[in-house]
Amino acid sequence: MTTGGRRRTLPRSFYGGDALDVAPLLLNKILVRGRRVGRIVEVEAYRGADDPASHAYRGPTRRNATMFGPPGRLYVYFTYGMHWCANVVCGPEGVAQAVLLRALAPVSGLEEMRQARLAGRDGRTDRPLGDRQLASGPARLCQALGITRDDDGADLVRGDRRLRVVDDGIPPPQRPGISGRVGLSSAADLPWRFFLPGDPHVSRGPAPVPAGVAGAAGVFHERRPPRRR
DNA sequence: ACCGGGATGTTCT
DNA sequence: GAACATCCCGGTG
Repeated sequence: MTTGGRRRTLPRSFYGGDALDVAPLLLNKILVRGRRVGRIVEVEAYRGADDPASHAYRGPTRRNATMFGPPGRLYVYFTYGMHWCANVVCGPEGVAQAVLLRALAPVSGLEEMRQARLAGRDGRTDRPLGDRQLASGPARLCQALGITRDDDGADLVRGDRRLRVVDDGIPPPQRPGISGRVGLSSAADLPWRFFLPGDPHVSRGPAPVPAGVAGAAGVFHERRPPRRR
């Protein structure tokens, strides 16, 4: 059982490097939105001009403008006609890289999250929402925290819109889980998804990359046990 | 457990 | 006009 220590906002320098390096370091950091708080348990790296799956691959547009700005801001986009997803912008200004926030383990403000999630479902169902379904997925995460277009460009270092990423002293895993990114039609094989191995709040995803195919040596691969409910 | 389909609208070709 | 960094539901086994 791990207990967090004093919370300290991550400095802008944390985000200045390559998204592929920053992504695994974001694991076990804390995303704060007012009173709603969660531990980051799953992320994906997107590397702009070098990455066919990145929104920034073909250069700046109105939608991806935030990705080309300074690091440490939130890039929020709308997809599938109804969902928002949030990224943390990385790399120096002008270099469009980002880390998609794919899942949180809720820490506090769970009731607010539950309310936001149910409201977002347009009254479709009355089934109770378990803790594991609050923020396990990029769109669920945004729904739980109320992140929308209004939050695009929010500065996570200054705490714009009560959004912040903080460190509570729990380090990233020495051996993060790694796999291909979820839901892509190109570059889906690149092992740029990172997660806390075995954490029940990690979203469902593709089968882990077989050992030996993975790029980095010593990276931990794990077949997760079946999910309850 | 696994699979298939529908919802819904912005963005870019 | 097609694609989309998704989610939820209902079918089947």
